[in-house]
Amino acid sequence: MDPVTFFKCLSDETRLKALLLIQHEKELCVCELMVALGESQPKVSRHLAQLRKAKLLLDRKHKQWVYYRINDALPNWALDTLVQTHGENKSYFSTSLTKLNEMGSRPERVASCCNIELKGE
Amino acid sequence: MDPVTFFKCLSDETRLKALLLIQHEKELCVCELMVALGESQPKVSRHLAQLRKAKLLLDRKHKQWVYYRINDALPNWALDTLVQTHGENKSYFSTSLTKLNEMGSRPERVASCCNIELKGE
DNA sequence: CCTTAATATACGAAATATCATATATTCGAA
DNA sequence: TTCGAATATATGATATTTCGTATATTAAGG
Repeated sequence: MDPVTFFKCLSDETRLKALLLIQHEKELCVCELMVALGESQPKVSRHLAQLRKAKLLLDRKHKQWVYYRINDALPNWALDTLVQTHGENKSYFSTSLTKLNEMGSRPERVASCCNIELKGE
Repeated sequence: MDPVTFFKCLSDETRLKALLLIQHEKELCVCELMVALGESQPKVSRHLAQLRKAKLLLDRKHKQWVYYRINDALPNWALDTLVQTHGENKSYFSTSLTKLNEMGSRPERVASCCNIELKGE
């Protein structure tokens, strides 16, 4: 993982907030991120595709939704950056988190296999 | 410190390598970075100005040189990112480091006050 | 099949970042 | 003071990124 490529991924507001929200919620689908971020579907999808291509995110399909999660296989320096940035910048994405929690009907999740843990908060 | 602003600073090869080299050497002047990075004077100076403006770097003038160092007052998540990235990506800037060490006459340093420690390696 | 919801991608326009070149500034030494 | 070395900045050209809009894909339900 080239460090510049990694930091380019974090250098856009939409991508960084999406990453921090996913870090916080463990896993989110595109429509949840659209509501949380208040951005259009193509915009959110395009940025997620970029993060997937760079291997920062992994996706899984379940029913009609695509769920994105952080790639645990990232090097330590990259994972640590995400963890630290998430931990010390709660106010940066708190508004998005509120919108997410106010969302009416969020898609239900089903752990597709044993290594997926979900957090309902 | 806005996290996006911080990561934008790290999202360019010249700026990231300059930061990691300064992290490694504690303090470097523009002409040393020019040699290490193999880049033109205006290019290096412009990127350093950007890092100074964003408060990632502080500078001090001594004789005809301007020395840049990491701003210790950065928030923990930012400093940790620099430390981790430096520690786990040595090969990313090792070529630059070699060029720096092969440099003929590097400017001598004088600690201007007690809180500046220098590492000669 | 056909429709719809969720998501992905293509494409040209607009915004932003980067660069090379030229010029300005600063400061010590002669 | 003048000169030269080190550094900074201005400017217009080029490259890259981001975006809105339109369209494609995919899968479930009827």
